[in-house]
This record gives sequence, structure tokens and C-alpha cells, in this order.
Amino acid sequence: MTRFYLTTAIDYANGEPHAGHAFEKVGADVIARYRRALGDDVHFVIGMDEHGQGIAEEAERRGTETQAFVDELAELWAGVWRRLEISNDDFIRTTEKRHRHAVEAIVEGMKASGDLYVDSYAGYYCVRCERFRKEEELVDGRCPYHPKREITWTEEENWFFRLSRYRDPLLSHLEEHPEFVQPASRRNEILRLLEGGLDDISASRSRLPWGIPFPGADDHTVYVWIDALTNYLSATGYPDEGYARWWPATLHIIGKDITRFHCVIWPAMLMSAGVELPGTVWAHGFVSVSGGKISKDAGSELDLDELIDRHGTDAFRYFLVREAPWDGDRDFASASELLDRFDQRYNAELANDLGNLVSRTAAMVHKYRQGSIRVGAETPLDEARASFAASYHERMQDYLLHEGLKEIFGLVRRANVYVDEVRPWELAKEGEAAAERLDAALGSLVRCLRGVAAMLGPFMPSKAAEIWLRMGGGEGLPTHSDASVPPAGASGEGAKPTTPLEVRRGPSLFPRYEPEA
RNA sequence: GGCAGGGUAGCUCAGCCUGGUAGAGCAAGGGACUCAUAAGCCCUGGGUCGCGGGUUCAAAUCCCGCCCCUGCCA
Repeated sequence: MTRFYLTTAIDYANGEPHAGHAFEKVGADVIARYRRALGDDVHFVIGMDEHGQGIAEEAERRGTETQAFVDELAELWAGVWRRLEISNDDFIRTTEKRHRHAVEAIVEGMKASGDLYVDSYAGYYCVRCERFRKEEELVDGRCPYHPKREITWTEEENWFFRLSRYRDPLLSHLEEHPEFVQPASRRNEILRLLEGGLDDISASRSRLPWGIPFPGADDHTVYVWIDALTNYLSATGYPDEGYARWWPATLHIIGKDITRFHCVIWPAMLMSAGVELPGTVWAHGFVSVSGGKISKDAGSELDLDELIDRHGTDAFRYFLVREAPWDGDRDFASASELLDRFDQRYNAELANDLGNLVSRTAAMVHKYRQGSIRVGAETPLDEARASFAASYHERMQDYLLHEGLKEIFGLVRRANVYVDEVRPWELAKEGEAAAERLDAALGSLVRCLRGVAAMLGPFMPSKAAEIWLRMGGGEGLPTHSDASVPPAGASGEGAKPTTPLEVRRGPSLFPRYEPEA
């Protein structure tokens, strides 16, 4: 069985999740579910980044004890992920004991390689970025990304990580493993960054109580990025026996804003500590409204809960992945454009194309065959199904989720055309003379929808399970081997079930949305 | 300022590598049908392919310059 350890960036425990956070989690969840459906041994981890000066300050501002503050937020975030049906196997928090254990181990490992040294540092520190900024980077004396906050001049004695030493090893790693940073545009950015040379970075902060004590120097805490990045390793049980059950990670999903941490600092830390490197870091883009975050600021209907409520969890998951390319950005001109687009896709693609196809197929099987269809001959629709499925798997294996989804709907569209081509209602009137042709047509439609259910499972788990159930598939989600759509190269055993399939009817899967005029 | 990507129908985008009478989906208009969620299917309208120049029998596609947008780095 193929081992597949998948992570997303852990979220900074400050504030509430918005649609942008949801995009990352849903995309990663699609990959996790897709790999499980293929039969991979998947371990999917998400979590919270709970250390750092910014968090301690926020807790103080609210008059809460810091641990209680992050506990509350962790519960809030985890609740949102449950609502979005994110199927993570673990939820790592950087305030957990297991994490501290791993951070201590990796710092010791780096120290043992001679890559940590003490030096004094003076510079501007942005609490929101949790990093030092050079004076020339400042805009009006403030962090360019957090202009509302005062930036503080900090002078202290710190531990440093000899990052500069890893420029050449990182370059050759990228040379030998072009898949290490994806998509390719991000890889090129990292290559250029490396070519420009690396400075050492600080590995500790002094006088900051909210963090992990630096091993061997209790008056220091581990620099938050070194702390945070290690979560991927701590979730495997590192450094204890058995952590290699999951490590090295197959795929880290992150936002494009934190590539340097994941594609430079993280692998350098691992090299230093003598730990294997992850397979791929995938930097996705952002979903935004006129360039800004999709938060309440952009309009109250854009609140994450409201968006999910609008057409349900599955429809929201569908919309996010369909609308925003997984390897790029999607900017909506305004809140209303986003909502119009959402409603439009919901009605056109989910209600009209897919929902109606399920409905008309089940209705015909009942009307003409009393709800039970036996295997008929292959039809042109079976050929289309195989061809769309092959493209689907290709796209999914390249993590082009939006394109995979497009293939599924290409098949749905083809099936709707097919119904009009064979006109089952006319075959039904011909009686015995056309019985075989009618069996074949209805049979291939049911097989087609079983395939659609399998392919759709990663994106819309509940609706896909419902389609599978109605098309005689039983409870639960189909895997790609027991559905009618085998992965490329496999044989399609389930494509032609030998016993008749009992097709069920039901209420509309996606009732058309008619806004109050 | 350096590097990278992009500017094609009202909207979102494909085509550009490997030049040859502009494509898809959505939205709009019309038609035939009836299994279906007044859904589906078929047809139609609509674009000086950012601007200017060059190469060529022929350029959205190749070359040069400029403008605008986005990202990364300064």
C-alpha cells in the first residue's frame, strides 16, 4: 500500500477562520480523500500554531490566560473543519507536549551538527510576521504587511541557525528533485532566491515567555518558525521509535506566502538535524475579493458560516475548488460577484446538470424497469466514461483539482446529451422490440453515475455517497476499484455488476436556488 | 529597480511551444422534445485576440519596443 502523509500549514491562533483558510483545507482534504479512494495509506494532519509574541499579546488584550485563549481558538477552528467535513486523521497543536518533545529533539540535532551559534542581534521585529525586517524594507517606519502595527526595535543575544551553509545543498536538491517545490512558478522563485544567497537566521528569542524553552538556554525560547515548522515532524511521533511510519511527508500543502519557510528553512533544518526531506511542497494561491481576504470586512454574507449555509457544505466545497485553480489565484471583483458566481454554478452545474441527471436516470429506471436494472451491453456512454475517468485521474495525480472536477462535469454533460440521443421514452414505447437497447441505455447511465459518484467523492463526500446509494451502491463512499471507474491501468471489475442494481429515487439532491425577488 | 507570469466574447478562461479564415463554459435570444429539479438537448448573436512596429504568401501565435495588472526579490 502506498504511504501518503499529507499536511496543511498549521493556522495561526489569532482570530477566526475565513474562506481563504477553508480553500486550503478543502483542497488538501480532496487530495486526502482521493488518495484514500485509490487505496493509499493516508495520514492527513492539520493543526494550530499557538506560540509567539502576537498570541501572548492578543490573549493579554482580551484579559485571558494564554493557554485558555489558544484552547478556545483551537476548538473554534476544529469545529469549522468538522463542519466542512475535513477528514484529517490528526490535529496537532504546538502547545502540546509531543510537539515540544520533537522541537527539542530537532534543535539538539541542529546543535550537534554545529549549525547553531550565539550572536547578538539588533533589528526591527514585526510581531505579526514573527520575523525581523530590515530597515530598508519598512514603509513609513512600519512593516509593509502590517502597517497598522508599531514595529519594535529589538536588541538581544540570540542563537542563530547557519542557514547560509545550506544554499548549495538546497540548490542541488531542487536540481535532483524538481517535484520538491510545485507548481513550477514557485520553484523558480525559490531557485532565484537561493541563487541570491542565504543569510543565517535567528533560532531563538530572548525574554519571550510564550514559547518552547531553547534547549540548554532557558532564558531563550525557540524562534516561532522553527517551532511551527517542526509540527509536521512532531505529528509523526518524532524522535521516538516508529516515526518513520509516516515520515517523510509525501506532500506539504501551504499558501504561496510562506514558501521560503517551507522550501528553504524547513529542508535546511531537516538536513542539519539529519532527517529525511519531504517529497513535495505545494504552494497554492489565494481566493480573494478585490485583492483582500474574504472575511466579514468584505461583507457580512462572506462570513464563512454564512457561505456554508447558503447551499450547504458540499456545494461550498465544490464552489471553492471549481472556481479557484489549485495552482493559481482567484480574485472576485466584489462580494456580490462572488455570491452571483456561487449561485450560478450551484444552479447550472449542481442542480441542472448533475442533480437533474440523477433524478431523470432514477425516474426512467423506475418507470421503465421497476427500479431494477440488469447489466446491458456497453454503449458509447461507457466509452465516454472511461475516457473522462482517465483524464480525471491524470489531473488528480498532478494535483490539478479544479481540472479533475472539470472532467467529472464533462462526463455529466455527455450523459445528458446521451439521454437525448437514445430517447429512452421512445424505446419504452416500442416494447419488446427495443427492450435490449433500453436495458443497455439505462444500464450505462447508471454505471456512468456510479463512476461520477466515485470521482466526486473527494470533492462532495455527502452528495457523492447519496448518488452512490441511489445507483444501487449501498452505504458509504465507493473506492475507485469498486466503483465503475477504475484508475488508469486497472481493470474495471465493478463496471458491470452481475446482479441487477436496485436504483432508488429520492428528493432533489440540489434543489434549485431561487433568490427572493 | 531586478526576475517571473499575465493582458483573447458581458464574465471566467482555453488556444500561443509545433504560424494557416478566432474557441469553451456561464449569462442573453430562438427552436424541437418530454424521462427529469420549467431542468436537459439543438441553433443563434456577440471579440480591431493591450498598443505600435517587424519577419512571413499568411501572426492571437515568432521577433523588437511601449503601456497596464499580478507575484517573488530588493
